[in-house]
Amino acid sequence: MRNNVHIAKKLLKWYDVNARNLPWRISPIDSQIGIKPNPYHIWLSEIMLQQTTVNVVKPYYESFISKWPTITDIAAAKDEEIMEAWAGLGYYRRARNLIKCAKIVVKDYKGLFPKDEHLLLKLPGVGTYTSAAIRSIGFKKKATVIDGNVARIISRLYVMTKPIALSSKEIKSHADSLVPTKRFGDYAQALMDLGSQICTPRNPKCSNCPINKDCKAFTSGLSNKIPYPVQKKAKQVRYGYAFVTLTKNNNIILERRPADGLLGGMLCFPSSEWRNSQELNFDPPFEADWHVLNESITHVFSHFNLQLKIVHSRINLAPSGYLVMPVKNFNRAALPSLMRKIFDIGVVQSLADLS
DNA sequence: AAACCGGGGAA
DNA sequence: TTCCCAGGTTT
Repeated sequence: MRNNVHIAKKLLKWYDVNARNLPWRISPIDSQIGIKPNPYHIWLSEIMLQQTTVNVVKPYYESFISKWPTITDIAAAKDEEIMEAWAGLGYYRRARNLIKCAKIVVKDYKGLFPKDEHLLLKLPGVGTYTSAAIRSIGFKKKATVIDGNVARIISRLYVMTKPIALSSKEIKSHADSLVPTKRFGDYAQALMDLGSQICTPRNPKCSNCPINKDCKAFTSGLSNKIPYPVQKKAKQVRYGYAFVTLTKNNNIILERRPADGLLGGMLCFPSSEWRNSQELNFDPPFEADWHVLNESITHVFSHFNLQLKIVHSRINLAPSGYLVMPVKNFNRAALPSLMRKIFDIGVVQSLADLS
């Protein structure tokens, strides 16, 4: 394969001028004068950034660093505190793996991330991408970082005529061949910045691209046709009831979902089974004088849409087996977004009925 | 290889 | 609306 060094050089030169300023990032100038990244910061940001956009992550990242300045603090925190701080960010398995990973790093590695790829890959929540990101950005080691940006850039550079998911081996070999001999972290971040600012999924800004002359998609006018999309399955709708209950003392009734599966480990209102059919059995979790509200909420998950009718009741005494929390001072932000919608309708309406 | 797993922002 | 995002894990 022909020497690609000139491509990395152009990217790094572009990055020196166009690097985004991000809370977890060491700027190219600071990096050059020897300021070292904090692998804990890099790990935390990378976990949060999995399938999640930069601007959504920023406030969560700042909040975590402020609450838990070191990985030892994460490992020592209560699980519920971490889950509450993660609420709203989605993909909650990431938070559960974050906790597991922090405990392993503290126990087995004295609180310092290993640099070895093989050891990193054994950590929960750390796969090929995150391992390479920690190694290159966190430790300035050589590693091939391939995320959605890199895959898209490479598929265009070489005009790959199959969807990205079917070209992973080819993308990996090209990506390997493009990695420079130094500035591994800056190079990885340069690719991400190029992907987010120039080589965007739709309408890439090829005229501003520092490597457009090296890009086969650009030189052949195919930039907007690559990468080829994958066929998508139509989303189904699931239906159910969500049960909002206030006790006489204005406590709300919640439960914590099991650790595995959808919204695992999160606080939730009790709900019925979610079925593909609108023919629902009204099957409340406990005895009460239930009122079905006119309102329902809709929510979009990655693989299905959900529509829940909201039901509420007032009871004297909380049934056992549930979490009972004063609605006054309740931190709405502790709920995943779906449950926030239910809270906003069900609890507000229940309180209004009192007056 | 494909499904599962949230939520939001850009176009 | 549609798309897809600094993916990992399980099936």
